[in-house]
Amino acid sequence: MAADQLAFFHIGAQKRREERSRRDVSLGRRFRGESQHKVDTKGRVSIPASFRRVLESGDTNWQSGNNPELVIVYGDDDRKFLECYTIEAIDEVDAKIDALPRGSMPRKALQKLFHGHSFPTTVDETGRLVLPAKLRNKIGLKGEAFFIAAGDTFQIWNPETYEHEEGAQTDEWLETLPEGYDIMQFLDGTKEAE
Amino acid sequence: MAADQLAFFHIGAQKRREERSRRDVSLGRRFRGESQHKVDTKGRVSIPASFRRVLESGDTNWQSGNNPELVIVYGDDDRKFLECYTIEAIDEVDAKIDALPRGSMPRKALQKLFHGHSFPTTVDETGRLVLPAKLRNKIGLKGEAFFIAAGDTFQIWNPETYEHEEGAQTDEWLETLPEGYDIMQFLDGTKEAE
DNA sequence: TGCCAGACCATGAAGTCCCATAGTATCCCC
DNA sequence: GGGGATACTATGGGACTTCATGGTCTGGCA
Repeated sequence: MAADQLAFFHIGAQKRREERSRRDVSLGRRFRGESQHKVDTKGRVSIPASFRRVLESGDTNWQSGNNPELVIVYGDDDRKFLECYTIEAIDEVDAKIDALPRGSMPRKALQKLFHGHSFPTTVDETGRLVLPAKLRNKIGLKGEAFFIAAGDTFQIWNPETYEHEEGAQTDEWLETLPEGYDIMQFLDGTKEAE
Repeated sequence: MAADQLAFFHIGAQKRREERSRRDVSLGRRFRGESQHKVDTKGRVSIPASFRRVLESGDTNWQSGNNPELVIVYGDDDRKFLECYTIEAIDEVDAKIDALPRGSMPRKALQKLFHGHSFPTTVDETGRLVLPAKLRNKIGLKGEAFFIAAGDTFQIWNPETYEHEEGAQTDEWLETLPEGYDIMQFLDGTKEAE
Protein backbone atom coordinates (compact mmCIF):
# COMPACT_ATOMS: atom_id res chain seq x y z
CA MET A 1 0.00 0.00 0.00
CA ALA A 2 1.36 3.39 -0.98
CA ALA A 3 2.47 5.86 1.65
CA ASP A 4 -0.11 8.46 0.71
CA GLN A 5 -2.83 5.91 1.19
CA LEU A 6 -1.56 5.02 4.60
CA ALA A 7 -1.63 8.67 5.48
CA PHE A 8 -5.16 8.79 4.21
CA PHE A 9 -6.24 6.31 6.80
CA HIS A 10 -4.83 8.23 9.68
CA ILE A 11 -6.33 11.63 9.24
CA GLY A 12 -9.55 12.48 11.04
CA ALA A 13 -13.01 12.27 9.63
CA GLN A 14 -13.31 15.98 9.04
CA LYS A 15 -10.09 16.09 7.12
CA ARG A 16 -11.13 13.05 5.16
CA ARG A 17 -14.35 14.67 4.19
CA GLU A 18 -12.46 17.63 2.74
CA GLU A 19 -10.18 15.27 0.95
CA ARG A 20 -13.15 13.55 -0.54
CA SER A 21 -14.86 16.67 -1.72
CA ARG A 22 -11.73 17.73 -3.48
CA ARG A 23 -11.34 14.43 -5.21
CA ASP A 24 -14.87 13.93 -6.40
CA VAL A 25 -14.75 16.47 -9.12
CA SER A 26 -16.72 14.48 -11.59
CA LEU A 27 -19.20 13.14 -9.09
CA GLY A 28 -19.59 16.56 -7.60
CA ARG A 29 -20.38 18.50 -10.71
CA ARG A 30 -23.67 17.19 -11.88
CA PHE A 31 -26.90 16.41 -10.13
CA ARG A 32 -27.95 12.81 -10.56
CA GLY A 33 -30.77 10.69 -9.28
CA GLU A 34 -34.19 11.27 -7.82
CA SER A 35 -35.80 10.83 -4.46
CA GLN A 36 -38.70 11.74 -2.31
CA HIS A 37 -38.68 13.42 1.09
CA LYS A 38 -41.11 14.54 3.73
CA VAL A 39 -42.10 18.16 4.06
CA ASP A 40 -43.01 19.11 7.62
CA THR A 41 -45.46 21.73 8.79
CA LYS A 42 -42.80 24.39 8.78
CA GLY A 43 -41.90 23.72 5.18
CA ARG A 44 -38.65 22.06 6.04
CA VAL A 45 -37.48 19.39 3.65
CA SER A 46 -34.23 17.42 3.46
CA ILE A 47 -32.21 17.79 0.29
CA PRO A 48 -30.92 14.49 -1.06
CA ALA A 49 -27.44 14.11 0.35
CA SER A 50 -25.84 13.71 -3.04
CA PHE A 51 -27.40 16.96 -4.24
CA ARG A 52 -25.86 18.70 -1.27
CA ARG A 53 -22.41 17.67 -2.43
CA VAL A 54 -23.09 19.30 -5.77
CA LEU A 55 -24.43 22.46 -4.18
CA GLU A 56 -21.29 22.66 -2.09
CA SER A 57 -18.92 22.30 -4.97
CA GLY A 58 -20.99 24.73 -7.03
CA ASP A 59 -20.84 27.46 -4.41
CA THR A 60 -17.69 29.45 -5.02
CA ASN A 61 -17.26 30.58 -1.48
CA TRP A 62 -18.44 27.54 0.34
CA GLN A 63 -15.97 25.82 2.57
CA SER A 64 -16.20 22.70 4.62
CA GLY A 65 -18.06 23.54 7.79
CA ASN A 66 -20.64 25.98 6.55
CA ASN A 67 -23.73 25.61 4.43
CA PRO A 68 -24.01 26.08 0.70
CA GLU A 69 -26.26 28.68 -0.93
CA LEU A 70 -28.53 28.13 -3.88
CA VAL A 71 -31.18 29.93 -5.89
CA ILE A 72 -34.68 28.60 -6.37
CA VAL A 73 -36.36 29.78 -9.56
CA TYR A 74 -40.10 29.33 -9.37
CA GLY A 75 -41.20 30.98 -12.59
CA ASP A 76 -44.67 32.15 -13.43
CA ASP A 77 -48.03 30.79 -12.46
CA ASP A 78 -48.25 27.82 -14.74
CA ARG A 79 -44.91 26.36 -13.86
CA LYS A 80 -45.55 23.49 -11.52
CA PHE A 81 -42.11 22.88 -10.09
CA LEU A 82 -39.23 24.69 -8.45
CA GLU A 83 -35.91 24.70 -10.23
CA CYS A 84 -32.81 24.89 -8.07
CA TYR A 85 -29.56 26.40 -9.27
CA THR A 86 -26.12 26.26 -7.75
CA ILE A 87 -24.43 29.61 -7.32
CA GLU A 88 -22.16 28.84 -10.21
CA ALA A 89 -25.04 27.89 -12.48
CA ILE A 90 -27.03 31.00 -11.68
CA ASP A 91 -23.97 33.21 -12.19
CA GLU A 92 -23.65 31.76 -15.61
CA VAL A 93 -27.27 32.50 -16.39
CA ASP A 94 -26.89 36.05 -15.11
CA ALA A 95 -23.88 36.60 -17.30
CA LYS A 96 -25.84 35.49 -20.33
CA ILE A 97 -28.69 37.81 -19.47
CA ASP A 98 -26.30 40.71 -19.04
CA ALA A 99 -24.98 40.06 -22.50
CA LEU A 100 -28.39 40.66 -24.08
CA PRO A 101 -29.24 44.14 -25.38
CA ARG A 102 -30.57 46.39 -22.66
CA GLY A 103 -34.29 46.89 -22.99
CA SER A 104 -34.82 44.03 -25.43
CA MET A 105 -37.77 41.80 -24.83
CA PRO A 106 -35.79 38.59 -24.28
CA ARG A 107 -33.72 40.35 -21.69
CA LYS A 108 -36.77 41.70 -19.92
CA ALA A 109 -38.49 38.36 -19.92
CA LEU A 110 -35.45 36.51 -18.66
CA GLN A 111 -34.87 39.08 -15.97
CA LYS A 112 -38.41 38.67 -14.83
CA LEU A 113 -37.98 34.92 -14.66
CA PHE A 114 -34.56 34.66 -13.10
CA HIS A 115 -34.48 37.80 -11.01
CA GLY A 116 -38.11 38.45 -10.28
CA HIS A 117 -39.38 34.95 -9.82
CA SER A 118 -36.56 33.51 -7.83
CA PHE A 119 -35.61 33.05 -4.23
CA PRO A 120 -32.08 32.82 -2.91
CA THR A 121 -31.59 30.69 0.16
CA THR A 122 -29.17 28.45 1.98
CA VAL A 123 -29.13 24.87 3.12
CA ASP A 124 -29.51 24.63 6.88
CA GLU A 125 -27.34 22.93 9.46
CA THR A 126 -29.09 19.58 9.11
CA GLY A 127 -29.12 19.56 5.32
CA ARG A 128 -32.62 20.92 4.90
CA LEU A 129 -34.21 23.64 2.87
CA VAL A 130 -37.00 25.79 4.24
CA LEU A 131 -39.61 26.44 1.59
CA PRO A 132 -41.80 29.45 2.36
CA ALA A 133 -45.54 28.85 2.26
CA LYS A 134 -45.78 30.92 -0.91
CA LEU A 135 -43.60 28.51 -2.83
CA ARG A 136 -45.21 25.44 -1.38
CA ASN A 137 -48.64 26.63 -2.37
CA LYS A 138 -47.53 27.59 -5.79
CA ILE A 139 -46.60 24.02 -6.70
CA GLY A 140 -49.11 22.39 -4.38
CA LEU A 141 -46.61 20.81 -2.03
CA LYS A 142 -48.13 19.01 0.90
CA GLY A 143 -46.59 16.15 2.82
CA GLU A 144 -44.01 14.99 0.32
CA ALA A 145 -41.64 16.51 -2.17
CA PHE A 146 -40.13 14.78 -5.19
CA PHE A 147 -36.60 15.72 -6.19
CA ILE A 148 -35.21 14.98 -9.61
CA ALA A 149 -31.90 15.86 -11.18
CA ALA A 150 -31.82 17.71 -14.48
CA GLY A 151 -28.20 18.17 -15.46
CA ASP A 152 -26.81 21.24 -13.75
CA THR A 153 -30.00 21.97 -11.82
CA PHE A 154 -32.53 19.94 -9.92
CA GLN A 155 -36.28 20.25 -9.64
CA ILE A 156 -38.74 19.94 -6.80
CA TRP A 157 -42.22 18.67 -7.59
CA ASN A 158 -45.35 17.59 -5.89
CA PRO A 159 -45.00 13.83 -6.48
CA GLU A 160 -48.44 13.47 -8.02
CA THR A 161 -48.01 16.41 -10.32
CA TYR A 162 -44.77 14.99 -11.52
CA GLU A 163 -46.28 11.67 -12.25
CA HIS A 164 -49.19 13.09 -14.21
CA GLU A 165 -47.56 15.96 -16.00
CA GLU A 166 -44.01 15.15 -16.60
CA GLY A 167 -43.67 11.42 -16.47
CA ALA A 168 -46.78 11.00 -18.57
CA GLN A 169 -45.58 13.55 -21.08
CA THR A 170 -42.29 11.91 -21.86
CA ASP A 171 -43.77 8.43 -21.78
CA GLU A 172 -46.41 9.45 -24.26
CA TRP A 173 -43.86 11.00 -26.49
CA LEU A 174 -41.78 7.86 -26.38
CA GLU A 175 -44.75 5.92 -27.69
CA THR A 176 -45.08 8.15 -30.71
CA LEU A 177 -41.70 6.97 -31.90
CA PRO A 178 -41.71 4.55 -34.82
CA GLU A 179 -41.57 0.88 -34.00
CA GLY A 180 -38.09 -0.34 -33.17
CA TYR A 181 -36.82 3.17 -32.71
CA ASP A 182 -34.57 3.53 -29.73
CA ILE A 183 -34.38 6.76 -27.82
CA MET A 184 -30.64 6.36 -27.66
CA GLN A 185 -30.44 7.20 -31.30
CA PHE A 186 -31.12 10.80 -30.42
CA LEU A 187 -27.74 10.90 -28.84
CA ASP A 188 -26.12 10.70 -32.25
CA GLY A 189 -26.90 13.32 -34.81
CA THR A 190 -29.16 16.04 -33.54
CA LYS A 191 -30.90 16.89 -36.74
CA GLU A 192 -34.03 14.85 -36.12
CA ALA A 193 -34.30 16.24 -32.65
CA GLU A 194 -37.45 18.35 -32.68
CA MET B 1 11.95 -11.51 -25.62
CA ALA B 2 12.35 -7.81 -26.15
CA ALA B 3 14.42 -5.73 -23.78
CA ASP B 4 11.52 -3.65 -22.52
CA GLN B 5 9.68 -6.79 -21.63
CA LEU B 6 12.63 -8.08 -19.68
CA ALA B 7 12.71 -4.82 -17.81
CA PHE B 8 9.08 -5.34 -17.04
CA PHE B 9 9.92 -8.26 -14.83
CA HIS B 10 12.33 -6.39 -12.66
CA ILE B 11 10.37 -3.45 -11.43
CA GLY B 12 8.37 -3.49 -8.21
CA ALA B 13 4.73 -4.43 -7.96
CA GLN B 14 3.40 -0.92 -7.53
CA LYS B 15 5.36 0.27 -10.47
CA ARG B 16 4.26 -2.74 -12.41
CA ARG B 17 0.66 -2.01 -11.78
CA GLU B 18 1.07 1.46 -13.20
CA GLU B 19 2.97 0.04 -16.09
CA ARG B 20 0.19 -2.36 -16.76
CA SER B 21 -2.52 0.20 -16.67
CA ARG B 22 -0.61 2.27 -19.18
CA ARG B 23 0.04 -0.66 -21.45
CA ASP B 24 -3.36 -2.23 -21.38
CA VAL B 25 -5.08 0.41 -23.37
CA SER B 26 -6.68 -2.12 -25.59
CA LEU B 27 -7.52 -4.52 -22.79
CA GLY B 28 -8.64 -1.63 -20.67
CA ARG B 29 -11.06 -0.05 -23.04
CA ARG B 30 -13.77 -2.59 -23.43
CA PHE B 31 -15.65 -4.68 -20.96
CA ARG B 32 -15.51 -8.35 -21.77
CA GLY B 33 -16.90 -11.47 -20.22
CA GLU B 34 -19.49 -12.30 -17.62
CA SER B 35 -19.50 -13.55 -14.05
CA GLN B 36 -21.50 -13.94 -10.93
CA HIS B 37 -20.86 -12.66 -7.41
CA LYS B 38 -22.43 -12.68 -3.99
CA VAL B 39 -24.40 -9.72 -2.73
CA ASP B 40 -24.24 -9.35 1.05
CA THR B 41 -26.87 -7.92 3.35
CA LYS B 42 -25.47 -4.45 2.98
CA GLY B 43 -25.69 -4.58 -0.79
CA ARG B 44 -21.98 -4.93 -1.30
CA VAL B 45 -20.89 -6.86 -4.34
CA SER B 46 -17.47 -7.44 -5.89
CA ILE B 47 -16.97 -6.14 -9.39
CA PRO B 48 -15.30 -8.61 -11.74
CA ALA B 49 -11.62 -7.74 -11.55
CA SER B 50 -11.25 -7.26 -15.27
CA PHE B 51 -14.11 -4.77 -15.28
CA ARG B 52 -12.28 -2.78 -12.65
CA ARG B 53 -9.36 -2.28 -15.02
CA VAL B 54 -11.73 -0.81 -17.55
CA LEU B 55 -13.38 1.46 -15.01
CA GLU B 56 -9.96 2.71 -13.99
CA SER B 57 -8.83 3.55 -17.46
CA GLY B 58 -12.17 5.12 -18.22
CA ASP B 59 -12.03 7.49 -15.28
CA THR B 60 -10.25 10.63 -16.38
CA ASN B 61 -8.99 11.57 -12.99
CA TRP B 62 -8.30 8.17 -11.60
CA GLN B 63 -4.74 7.42 -10.68
CA SER B 64 -3.14 4.33 -9.37
CA GLY B 65 -3.89 4.13 -5.68
CA ASN B 66 -7.41 5.43 -5.53
CA ASN B 67 -10.71 4.04 -6.63
CA PRO B 68 -12.46 4.62 -9.92
CA GLU B 69 -15.86 6.26 -10.16
CA LEU B 70 -18.73 5.11 -12.30
CA VAL B 71 -22.37 5.91 -12.96
CA ILE B 72 -25.13 3.36 -12.68
CA VAL B 73 -28.11 4.07 -14.92
CA TYR B 74 -31.15 2.19 -13.72
CA GLY B 75 -33.82 3.47 -16.08
CA ASP B 76 -37.53 3.29 -15.58
CA ASP B 77 -39.70 0.68 -13.94
CA ASP B 78 -39.69 -1.96 -16.60
CA ARG B 79 -35.96 -2.11 -17.06
CA LYS B 80 -34.72 -5.15 -15.23
CA PHE B 81 -31.02 -4.50 -15.03
CA LEU B 82 -28.53 -1.84 -14.02
CA GLU B 83 -26.27 -0.39 -16.66
CA CYS B 84 -22.86 0.81 -15.55
CA TYR B 85 -20.98 3.56 -17.34
CA THR B 86 -17.38 4.63 -16.98
CA ILE B 87 -16.88 8.32 -16.34
CA GLU B 88 -15.68 8.78 -19.86
CA ALA B 89 -18.68 7.03 -21.32
CA ILE B 90 -21.15 9.01 -19.26
CA ASP B 91 -19.39 12.29 -20.01
CA GLU B 92 -19.82 11.56 -23.63
CA VAL B 93 -23.52 10.94 -23.13
CA ASP B 94 -23.87 14.12 -21.10
CA ALA B 95 -22.18 16.15 -23.78
CA LYS B 96 -24.58 14.81 -26.35
CA ILE B 97 -27.56 15.60 -24.20
CA ASP B 98 -26.28 19.11 -23.63
CA ALA B 99 -26.12 19.55 -27.37
CA LEU B 100 -29.84 18.88 -27.78
CA PRO B 101 -32.17 21.88 -27.74
CA ARG B 102 -33.24 22.91 -24.25
CA GLY B 103 -36.84 21.97 -23.66
CA SER B 104 -37.13 19.53 -26.57
CA MET B 105 -38.71 16.18 -25.91
CA PRO B 106 -35.68 14.07 -26.77
CA ARG B 107 -33.66 16.11 -24.37
CA LYS B 108 -36.19 15.83 -21.61
CA ALA B 109 -36.56 12.11 -22.07
CA LEU B 110 -32.83 11.54 -22.11
CA GLN B 111 -32.32 13.75 -19.09
CA LYS B 112 -34.89 11.82 -17.22
CA LEU B 113 -33.13 8.61 -18.10
CA PHE B 114 -29.50 9.60 -17.63
CA HIS B 115 -29.77 12.28 -14.97
CA GLY B 116 -32.91 11.33 -13.14
CA HIS B 117 -32.61 7.58 -13.19
CA SER B 118 -28.97 7.20 -12.42
CA PHE B 119 -26.72 6.85 -9.45
CA PRO B 120 -23.10 7.97 -9.30
CA THR B 121 -20.80 5.96 -7.10
CA THR B 122 -17.27 4.73 -6.65
CA VAL B 123 -15.61 1.37 -6.36
CA ASP B 124 -14.51 0.77 -2.79
CA GLU B 125 -11.12 -0.10 -1.39
CA THR B 126 -11.64 -3.82 -1.86
CA GLY B 127 -13.06 -3.62 -5.36
CA ARG B 128 -16.70 -3.70 -4.42
CA LEU B 129 -19.73 -1.68 -5.32
CA VAL B 130 -22.43 -0.84 -2.82
CA LEU B 131 -25.88 -1.07 -4.32
CA PRO B 132 -28.48 0.82 -2.29
CA ALA B 133 -31.62 -1.08 -1.32
CA LYS B 134 -33.61 0.95 -3.82
CA LEU B 135 -31.61 -0.35 -6.74
CA ARG B 136 -31.49 -3.90 -5.47
CA ASN B 137 -35.22 -4.02 -5.11
CA LYS B 138 -35.77 -2.50 -8.48
CA ILE B 139 -34.13 -5.38 -10.30
CA GLY B 140 -34.94 -7.98 -7.66
CA LEU B 141 -31.38 -8.66 -6.54
CA LYS B 142 -31.05 -11.03 -3.64
CA GLY B 143 -28.05 -13.23 -2.90
CA GLU B 144 -26.31 -13.15 -6.24
CA ALA B 145 -25.65 -10.70 -9.02
CA PHE B 146 -24.84 -11.52 -12.62
CA PHE B 147 -22.43 -9.27 -14.49
CA ILE B 148 -22.23 -9.13 -18.23
CA ALA B 149 -20.17 -6.92 -20.51
CA ALA B 150 -21.92 -4.81 -23.12
CA GLY B 151 -19.27 -2.96 -25.08
CA ASP B 152 -18.41 0.23 -23.29
CA THR B 153 -20.80 -0.46 -20.43
CA PHE B 154 -21.64 -3.48 -18.35
CA GLN B 155 -24.88 -4.68 -16.88
CA ILE B 156 -25.93 -6.13 -13.55
CA TRP B 157 -28.82 -8.59 -13.47
CA ASN B 158 -30.58 -10.89 -11.13
CA PRO B 159 -29.22 -14.18 -12.51
CA GLU B 160 -32.66 -15.72 -12.96
CA THR B 161 -34.11 -12.70 -14.67
CA TYR B 162 -31.22 -12.69 -17.06
CA GLU B 163 -31.70 -16.29 -17.91
CA HIS B 164 -35.39 -15.87 -18.66
CA GLU B 165 -35.45 -12.53 -20.34
CA GLU B 166 -32.26 -11.94 -22.09
CA GLY B 167 -30.71 -15.27 -22.75
CA ALA B 168 -33.99 -16.64 -24.01
CA GLN B 169 -34.54 -13.66 -26.24
CA THR B 170 -31.30 -13.79 -28.15
CA ASP B 171 -31.36 -17.55 -28.39
CA GLU B 172 -34.78 -17.32 -29.91
CA TRP B 173 -33.64 -14.78 -32.40
CA LEU B 174 -30.73 -16.98 -33.37
CA GLU B 175 -33.20 -19.70 -34.21
CA THR B 176 -35.09 -17.47 -36.61
CA LEU B 177 -32.03 -17.32 -38.83
CA PRO B 178 -32.26 -19.38 -42.01
CA GLU B 179 -30.73 -22.83 -41.94
CA GLY B 180 -26.99 -22.76 -42.35
CA TYR B 181 -26.80 -19.03 -41.71
CA ASP B 182 -23.86 -18.04 -39.58
CA ILE B 183 -24.20 -15.16 -37.16
CA MET B 184 -20.63 -14.12 -37.98
CA GLN B 185 -21.87 -12.80 -41.28
CA PHE B 186 -23.39 -9.87 -39.47
CA LEU B 187 -19.92 -8.67 -38.68
CA ASP B 188 -19.47 -7.64 -42.29
CA GLY B 189 -21.85 -5.12 -43.70
CA THR B 190 -24.60 -3.94 -41.40
CA LYS B 191 -27.35 -3.56 -43.94
CA GLU B 192 -28.92 -6.92 -43.28
CA ALA B 193 -28.70 -6.40 -39.55
CA GLU B 194 -32.11 -6.11 -37.84
C1' DT C 1 -49.75 37.94 24.37
C1' DG C 2 -50.22 34.80 20.84
C1' DC C 3 -47.71 33.07 17.07
C1' DC C 4 -44.31 32.15 13.75
C1' DA C 5 -39.34 31.62 12.29
C1' DG C 6 -35.13 30.25 13.23
C1' DA C 7 -31.76 27.87 16.25
C1' DC C 8 -30.82 23.88 18.73
C1' DC C 9 -31.30 18.93 20.23
C1' DA C 10 -32.61 13.87 19.49
C1' DT C 11 -32.91 9.33 17.25
C1' DG C 12 -33.44 5.14 14.31
C1' DA C 13 -32.07 3.56 9.99
C1' DA C 14 -28.96 3.40 6.39
C1' DG C 15 -24.59 3.91 4.55
C1' DT C 16 -19.15 4.07 5.09
C1' DC C 17 -14.94 2.99 6.75
C1' DC C 18 -11.57 0.03 8.25
C1' DC C 19 -9.95 -4.44 9.37
C1' DA C 20 -9.73 -9.55 8.65
C1' DT C 21 -9.30 -14.04 6.25
C1' DA C 22 -9.21 -17.76 3.04
C1' DG C 23 -8.21 -18.99 -1.44
C1' DT C 24 -5.94 -18.41 -5.89
C1' DA C 25 -2.94 -16.59 -9.30
C1' DT C 26 1.56 -14.65 -10.14
C1' DC C 27 6.26 -13.72 -9.41
C1' DC C 28 10.93 -14.59 -8.95
C1' DC C 29 14.98 -16.73 -7.59
C1' DC C 30 17.77 -20.65 -7.10
C1' DG D 1 11.20 -26.06 -13.27
C1' DG D 2 9.99 -26.21 -8.32
C1' DG D 3 8.64 -23.84 -4.37
C1' DG D 4 8.29 -20.13 -1.20
C1' DA D 5 7.04 -15.36 -1.19
C1' DT D 6 3.95 -11.99 -2.73
C1' DA D 7 0.10 -9.91 -4.68
C1' DC D 8 -4.76 -9.87 -5.71
C1' DT D 9 -9.52 -11.60 -5.36
C1' DA D 10 -13.80 -12.50 -3.15
C1' DT D 11 -16.07 -12.28 0.88
C1' DG D 12 -17.39 -11.32 5.88
C1' DG D 13 -17.96 -8.28 10.22
C1' DG D 14 -17.91 -4.49 13.70
C1' DA D 15 -17.57 0.34 14.71
C1' DC D 16 -18.61 4.58 13.42
C1' DT D 17 -20.89 8.55 10.43
C1' DT D 18 -24.22 10.61 8.13
C1' DC D 19 -29.11 10.95 6.71
C1' DA D 20 -33.75 11.93 7.15
C1' DT D 21 -36.89 13.25 10.23
C1' DG D 22 -38.97 14.69 14.32
C1' DG D 23 -39.35 17.77 18.54
C1' DT D 24 -38.44 21.69 21.73
C1' DC D 25 -37.00 26.18 23.00
C1' DT D 26 -36.61 31.08 22.52
C1' DG D 27 -36.84 35.59 20.89
C1' DG D 28 -38.96 38.89 18.41
C1' DC D 29 -42.91 41.34 16.21
C1' DA D 30 -47.44 42.23 15.19
